[in-house]
Amino acid sequence: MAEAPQPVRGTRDLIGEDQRRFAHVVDTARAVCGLYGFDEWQTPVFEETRVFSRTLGETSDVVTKEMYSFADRGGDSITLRPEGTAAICRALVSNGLTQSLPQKIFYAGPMFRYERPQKGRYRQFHQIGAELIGPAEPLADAEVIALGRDILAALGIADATVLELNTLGDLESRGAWREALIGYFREVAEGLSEESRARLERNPLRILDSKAASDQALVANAPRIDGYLTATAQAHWDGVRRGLDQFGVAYRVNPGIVRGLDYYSHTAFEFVTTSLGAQGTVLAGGRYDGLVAEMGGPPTPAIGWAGGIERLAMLLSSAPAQPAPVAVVPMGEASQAAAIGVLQSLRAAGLRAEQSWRGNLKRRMERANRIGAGWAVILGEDELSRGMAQVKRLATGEQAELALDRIAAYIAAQDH
RNA sequence: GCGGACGUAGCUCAGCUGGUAGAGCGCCAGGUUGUGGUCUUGGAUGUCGCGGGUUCGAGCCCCGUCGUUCGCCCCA
Repeated sequence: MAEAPQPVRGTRDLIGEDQRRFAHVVDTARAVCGLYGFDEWQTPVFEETRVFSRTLGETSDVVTKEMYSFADRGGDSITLRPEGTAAICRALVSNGLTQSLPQKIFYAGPMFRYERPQKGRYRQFHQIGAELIGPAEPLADAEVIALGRDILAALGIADATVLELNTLGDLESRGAWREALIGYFREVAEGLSEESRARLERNPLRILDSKAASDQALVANAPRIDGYLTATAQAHWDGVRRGLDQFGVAYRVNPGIVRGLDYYSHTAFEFVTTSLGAQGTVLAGGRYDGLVAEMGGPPTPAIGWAGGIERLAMLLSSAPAQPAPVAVVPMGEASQAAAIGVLQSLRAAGLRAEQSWRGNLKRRMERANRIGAGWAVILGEDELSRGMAQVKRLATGEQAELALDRIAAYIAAQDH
């Protein structure tokens, strides 16, 4: 035997139960987004590299070491998208839709990051996402967060997650706060972990969500954004929290939520769980008022989030069961034609129906059992000569003889 | 990029202080040539991840390598 190929590191096949869970997450999210008036977009899985390098922040890890970038045959630098929002903004601008706001967008699809895989983290992973582009009102933030909450609720996992909320302020607030943080952490730098000392130069906000125990005490006494909010930033922050109360969304303010991508301002939030090891963030986002302009469009406020489908699927207690099929069991060549007629009549009636291709009656019944069939339709020559067949309910073993053209209606009626 | 754990049958795993592989499940066939799920009898399946080393002898010890997994970083 030739050596069998394995899937590339960090990728995996979705088969059976895995695929049903995955599809259930996407289907549920799509349906709930529809209720909120969001329309689905599809954008390419790869883009010009600058779509991401320009917008995610030159120092972010996603850009500096995680992008799948390559030169195509024409020499252009292409990148497999590491996230969805930048691509959506590019599509908005490319299609001239900045003229017709607001846009309410749902998307789902694969994303790619070159990372070390671990629980709930893959190199090809999948996200659902929602973006509301146009409104600057704090109520828009609240509605988009409520949408996320409703999807988690529809999946039955809202109770397994907590919404953590923070504000990063507007540019002015954030700049002043950042300076204060740098000043403070420089004073106490000896006490910081090695990693946080590196962050001090690169991305000081990230020190706030450090997991290192030695940093926790220092972080607790660090300057808080509250003291640096401008009047407009404060008003937005107040408005978001009021809106969440009106939507009935519970949250916990967490000053440590800073988000990893540079384009966020004002609202930042994460739905987190404790049951997925180190990868607790399940659905997260924030406001990104500067991103559309960076993509070459007019200044346009926007807010959105992305959710990890693999992580959401892992939280599901089970995938929705598929309906039990009807197994059609012909006995010999003579009954094959009749079997096809019965199969098609079952399918026309909306029933899942299959037949097996080979084997004696016993073998075919075993197969019917193995595929989880609820019914078997057995086509024997004696009955066929009278235009009849045996219809067996496999759970109970009850069996009845029915006319061929009545079978589909009979089973459809019994199934509910 | 860094650290820990683990790689034995299709799956889950056992395998003693080194003596050239085992169970359960699944699969195949029979008991039952027109009836599955239970029961019962029998059967097949392995380059023990890969390469090297030590040894009379390696699944077991040593080195390397690849892969998986958990964590760090980062993120969904």
